Amino acid sequence: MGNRIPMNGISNNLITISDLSSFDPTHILESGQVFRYYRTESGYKIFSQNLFCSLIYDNARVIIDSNRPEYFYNYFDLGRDYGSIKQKLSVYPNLTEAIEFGKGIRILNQDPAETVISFIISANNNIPRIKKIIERLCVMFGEDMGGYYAFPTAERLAEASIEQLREAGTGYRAEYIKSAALAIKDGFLQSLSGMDTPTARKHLMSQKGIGGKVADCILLFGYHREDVFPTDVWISRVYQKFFAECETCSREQMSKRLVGLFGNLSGYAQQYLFYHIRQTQKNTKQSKTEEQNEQT
DNA sequence: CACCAGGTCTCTC
DNA sequence: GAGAGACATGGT
Repeated sequence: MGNRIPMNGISNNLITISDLSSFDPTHILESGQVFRYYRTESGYKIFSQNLFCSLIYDNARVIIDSNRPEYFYNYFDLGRDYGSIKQKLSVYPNLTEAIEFGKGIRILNQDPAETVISFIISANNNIPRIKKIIERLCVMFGEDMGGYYAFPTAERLAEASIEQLREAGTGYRAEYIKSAALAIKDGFLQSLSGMDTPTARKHLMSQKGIGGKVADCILLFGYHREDVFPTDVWISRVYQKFFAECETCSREQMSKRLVGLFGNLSGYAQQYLFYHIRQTQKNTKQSKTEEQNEQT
């Protein structure tokens, strides 16, 4: 029993998702893989490249409304059976809680160039600020689509001056963005799809501002490479807790061992674990500050 | 005013 | 290669 969403669920620019067992907009969007989304009264609005869609909660269903339904069918990875993925991952006891917590997660198929720029910005940064910076880049350099701005093309970003890029709040990452945009414009990403994952990873890491973790995010979210395990501070904590207490392990080592363990399920395992730890930690932080506020 | 944020770069041993 | 520091910026 799978839970792929059939293509025939599309009509009149609407994709209707009736089986929500592996589709939860909040799980998908708040799992740190994407930055251009906004809450609305009825759901979410999500932007990708020069397109957007609306997610609308409709009783026990979710409707995706866009003028490019076939694009967003692929964007939301609707052809994939996440029930089967979760079943395979359920053999790992350390994952069961995280999978239950984020059961509606899916890995989006995002534009590669957009993920390159977005995750260069993500390094040593926090998610609210990442979102703001990307938003400013869209306003400053993205095409005016009439009511919203597209994500800037690599060509346009390559033309931008370092000063302009800094005005968007990118800080020291401005030169990384410019250099990456120039490389993409010159075909840096074209050879990538033919490479195996380790080669593609090294290729990405040849760009300034792209280390192992950012490269893994690009491969997972932009190319749907499943055999990567982006390892940041949060995953590092999970690793210490669930897999091995190792004070001297580098994140690079952890990532390698986790890919060795999870293989082609690595990307999925990572998302469930990341969403779980980050949301629960966020809540404890909130309740702590709330306690402090009550006391004062 | 320190410290932190989905790390990465550079310099040194 | 492994280990320290620096790094723009904005929020607490």
